[in-house]
Amino acid sequence: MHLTKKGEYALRALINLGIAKEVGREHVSVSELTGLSQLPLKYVEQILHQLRLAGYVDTRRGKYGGYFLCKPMSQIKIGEIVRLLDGPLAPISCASQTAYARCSCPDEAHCGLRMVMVDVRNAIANILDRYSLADIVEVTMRKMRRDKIPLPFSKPERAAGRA
Amino acid sequence: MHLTKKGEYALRALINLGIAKEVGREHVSVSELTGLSQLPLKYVEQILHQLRLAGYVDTRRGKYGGYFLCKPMSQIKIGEIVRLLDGPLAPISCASQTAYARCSCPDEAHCGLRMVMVDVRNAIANILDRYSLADIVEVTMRKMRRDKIPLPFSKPERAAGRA
DNA sequence: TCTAATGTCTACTAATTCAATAAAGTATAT
DNA sequence: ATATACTTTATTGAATTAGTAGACATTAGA
Repeated sequence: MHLTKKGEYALRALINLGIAKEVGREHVSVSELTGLSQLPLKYVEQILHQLRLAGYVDTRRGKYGGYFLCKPMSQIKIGEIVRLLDGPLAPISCASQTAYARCSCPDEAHCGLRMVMVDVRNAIANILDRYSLADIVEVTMRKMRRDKIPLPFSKPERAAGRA
Repeated sequence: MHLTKKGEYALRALINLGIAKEVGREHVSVSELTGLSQLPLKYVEQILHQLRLAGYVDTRRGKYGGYFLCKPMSQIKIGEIVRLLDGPLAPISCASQTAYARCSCPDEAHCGLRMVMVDVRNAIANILDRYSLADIVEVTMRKMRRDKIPLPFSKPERAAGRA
């Protein structure tokens, strides 16, 4: 029942990009994104690349470039991201809705294991397909404000005031 | 969010041992247990060994020997088994109740990812720690009877009537 | 125009986990 | 005795996970 680092890093990156957007930052470099939690830069880069191909983020290249969300946060469901990076939500293939495949039991209709795992997959999907990135970003920012934690990305990378 | 073959085989074996017990079979050999679904015998043997060390099953050795449940089915929760064979239920270590460990975020109290994953872990645990082997065996057997599917292990291995 | 910062893309690899196999040994019913 | 079955430890092959490396393209600003 495990989320891989890949899925984890993807979600962390998206959440941070979401906060950045809310705070008015146009885009964020990978190094800034990974710096907060000391994540492996090149690995996260790969993951962001994948998110870009899937249409969740886009980039601006060159100096002072970076990544940014290119889809409304409310339309990015956590479940989609987990499926994209880590595969189906169901613990066992025969319980998957989006990637069904037979498994080893001889008779699915009378398989107790499948029955339980279908329940589990539905419970997971009910959470992950309901929560959107917008929900998470909102709650996170609210908590940070309440506890007076400074929001990340608050000050633009290049002393924006000037000019 | 994946259950490994190890966890899967363990649960299948326990469910089958549960049915066997209900049907009056004293014990079942590994080959009989794996035969139903063509599972790898030696691998399942290892898993049963582990279940034995953990006190869920016991064995009778020698000819006509085999495995049997040595704990009331109602006291075997599915969650315990999954944890034993596959590790914590939580998708991410910082969301685990039984095996908590810090993860990469700098501030857990304000981590959106953790928040979601705690929900997911609770949803999973609510199912797997509530269902017992007895529940699953009961439902499975009821369905099989309803649909007139012959129950496995119905006839004892050696023509028991004699003697 | 030059340079530093940044994303792009492909290839490679190290580590870990998963899934299984092998084999020599022990116990027991008949 | 002997066939059947569990016991135990070692080994291995395959897949997945998690990352590294490096050459290249693009852009901002001095």
